[in-house]
Amino acid sequence: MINPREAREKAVRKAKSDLIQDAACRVFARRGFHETRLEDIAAEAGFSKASLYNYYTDKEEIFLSLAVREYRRIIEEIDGELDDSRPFLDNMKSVLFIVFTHFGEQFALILTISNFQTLSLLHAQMPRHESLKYDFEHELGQFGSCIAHLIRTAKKRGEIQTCLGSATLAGFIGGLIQRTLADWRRNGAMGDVETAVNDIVEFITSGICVEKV
Amino acid sequence: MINPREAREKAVRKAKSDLIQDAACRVFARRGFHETRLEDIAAEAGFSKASLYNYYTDKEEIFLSLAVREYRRIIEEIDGELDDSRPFLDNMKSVLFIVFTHFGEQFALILTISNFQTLSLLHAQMPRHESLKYDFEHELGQFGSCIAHLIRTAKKRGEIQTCLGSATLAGFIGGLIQRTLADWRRNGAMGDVETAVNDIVEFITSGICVEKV
Amino acid sequence: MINPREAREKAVRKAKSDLIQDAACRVFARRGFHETRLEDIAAEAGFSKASLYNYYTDKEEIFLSLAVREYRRIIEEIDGELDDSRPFLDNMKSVLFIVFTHFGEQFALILTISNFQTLSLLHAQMPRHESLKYDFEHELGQFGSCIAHLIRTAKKRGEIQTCLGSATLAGFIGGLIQRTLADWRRNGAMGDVETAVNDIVEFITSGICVEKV
Amino acid sequence: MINPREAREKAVRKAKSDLIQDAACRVFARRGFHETRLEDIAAEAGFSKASLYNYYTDKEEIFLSLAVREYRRIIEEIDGELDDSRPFLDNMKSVLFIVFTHFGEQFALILTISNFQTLSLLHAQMPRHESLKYDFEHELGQFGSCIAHLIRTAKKRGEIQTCLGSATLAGFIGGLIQRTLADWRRNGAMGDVETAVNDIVEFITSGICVEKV
DNA sequence: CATGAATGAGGGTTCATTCAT
DNA sequence: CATGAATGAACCCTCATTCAT
Repeated sequence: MINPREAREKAVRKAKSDLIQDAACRVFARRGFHETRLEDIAAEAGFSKASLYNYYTDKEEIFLSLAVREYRRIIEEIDGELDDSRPFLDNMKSVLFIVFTHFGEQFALILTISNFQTLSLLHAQMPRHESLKYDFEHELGQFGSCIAHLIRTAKKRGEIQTCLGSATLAGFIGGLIQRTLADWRRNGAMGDVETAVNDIVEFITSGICVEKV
Repeated sequence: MINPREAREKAVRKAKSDLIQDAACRVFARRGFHETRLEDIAAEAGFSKASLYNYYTDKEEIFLSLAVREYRRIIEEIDGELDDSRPFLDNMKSVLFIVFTHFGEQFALILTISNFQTLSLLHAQMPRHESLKYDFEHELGQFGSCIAHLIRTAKKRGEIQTCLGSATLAGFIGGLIQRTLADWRRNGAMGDVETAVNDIVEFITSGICVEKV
Repeated sequence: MINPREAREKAVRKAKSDLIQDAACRVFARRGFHETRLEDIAAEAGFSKASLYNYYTDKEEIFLSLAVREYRRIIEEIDGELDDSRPFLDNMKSVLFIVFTHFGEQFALILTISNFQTLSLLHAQMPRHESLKYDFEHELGQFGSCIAHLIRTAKKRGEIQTCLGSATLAGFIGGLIQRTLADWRRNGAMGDVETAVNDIVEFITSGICVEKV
Repeated sequence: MINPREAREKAVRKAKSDLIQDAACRVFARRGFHETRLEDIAAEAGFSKASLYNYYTDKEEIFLSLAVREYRRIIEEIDGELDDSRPFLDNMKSVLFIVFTHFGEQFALILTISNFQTLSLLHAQMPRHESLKYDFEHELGQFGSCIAHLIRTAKKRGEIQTCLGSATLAGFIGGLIQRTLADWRRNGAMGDVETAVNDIVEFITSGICVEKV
């Protein structure tokens, strides 16, 4: 990287590569993996279809690398916000806020990614992108671990009490998030983030307070 | 229906039509909507691909009618089990049990359906199956209403206390269900139903018992 | 094959399948493997491009199966003509006559096949059609063996005398054939078969009669 | 050429141009015309794909000019070796030795060229490189003429006796050469040159000595 | 009704060639 | 000149849908 010329070119390349991912983000969020055509992404990014192949080897790579990038970003954002010394609920709210905010109008990408994970990866007859797929699974796992860690810490501190495992709880919270996003997508637009966060927090903290006999 | 001949033919037709849906159920559950080819369904049903068109006008109709059928069945099953005089939790458990049990190994169909709902319906350039789609949305709504009704009743009775709306809560519970199913699909097999039900119930009833200051 | 219905359908299918090979024969002979587009074959056969896939899984299969078919036919034709009791030269002439005659205007197919053999097969990254390729190599080998056998027999009988191996000689004769066909192709039309046969025979029998000192 | 600066630049340009042809020689020999991508040549030559266009107008020109260059070289080499005062067989052996030796490991280029000649040139819809193509055909013809001349001379001297035309014989000898090279390519490596030469000479001189009745 | 076959309409991918720096 | 990038033009192959029997 001593050579400034090379540095600039690398930077430009990276920038374009990112532009493509940004475009892909919008289209994948809108249409899901299968209904997205390379041409849509290209058009959205201002490139020709063939140009995409200068940056990615195929459609799957665009998708996976995008997913990895976004999950990394979210996790980074979360890591920057979390503070074990704060009360559990504050941390939780931060996480939720970030998740609902990070993508902006492309919030639905999470649904596309999640759906991709449970479907397409399984049928890999002639596996490609082994390394990327590993990262993909890893980052998705990291997100869950993040929340699980939060819960575990709170448990230790006696902040919360539950007989459920931390991983299970993290999964449940993920389910609530996805549900919220699914509602938004069905409505065709982002909902109110604050409401979403509060509702989830409210639900998490005490459920529906069943009167135990 | 006076004519017994016609009656028989109708019945046979219905039976075959159902066979196709049964097959479609298995394949859609396994592969999702887009990765399922008509030929897969045909093979699974013991028909030729072309024969499917004697019973359904296109792939989308197979899918939608299947979804409607299954949701109707579930709701019917649930309706048969629910009893407003029973405690809320008992009813809730019944619902969960039915949902997790109804499809058997095809549990993942719910995920496919749910994913279809948030995606494909939106892009209806040249809308088809208006009526079916209406039913589709309706039945999916009904399922939510079912749970919402349960909650509303319990609220009125003072069994549960929460500031969250019944519809919101119903949605959340749906999210927990989907999350559980997604885990199963990722694992490649059904999980233990009892555990699933209990975990969700545990979570619903009291959340994670945050120590309120 | 007891069922006449099935028998007929099989026959029709076989007939169409053959039509495609016939068309492929013409196009491959004209343009070689790489410059032949599926669409050309389809048009030549009176089908749409997609229809070819009802009969063959891909372009390579069309080509290989065609090559196998033609070599089998030629060998069969040769086998029917050869008679070990006849003088070597008569047999040789029969072989040459058949080879130059068999394809008619599609004589150049032999060149396409031969060129394919020495090139494409080698680079099989993700091998397909293993069995067909085996047959392909086998039949091409058979043709050589045929001639080699002829020579070997003549040698034993003392009809011919040469210190060269039969396989080598068979190869050389193959070279003479190909050269003749190449000339024809360059000219854009079949040449005179009788002349071709006589020239080759003349050359084979006594070479150029170098005056040995 | 008075200007030394210009002279140097011309020389450098020529040198690079040759490097590309050298690279092209290796790749075309390995993969044939169609399976060779410009990028392969560029990589082999240490240039970028686009740079090739500074020296040649397109893929076809690279190929044709290479073919012309190599055939010229071979013919020159042969011309330097031939000596009408030597016996025919000695000259013949020299020719064969040169042909089998000239390309070294790239012996298969002859096959690629020969195959190209009989195929691509025909389909010139929008003819390009007229002049080059003329040279191409000319040089290939020259090679044949070379051998034909050898034969003609020997005939006149009474060294050899045959009723076959010199051109025909030259063609046959070309066929024997190609056959040998094809065998080598199929085996994946050069064979023994001496053996090859001797076998061909043996065959040429007296064929297979059919006992004429 | 059942089905084998036919096909139009793409979709992903490749590659020779052009362009801008 | 060198080159990274851009792209038009194909081409192979898939699949939902239609048709003929």
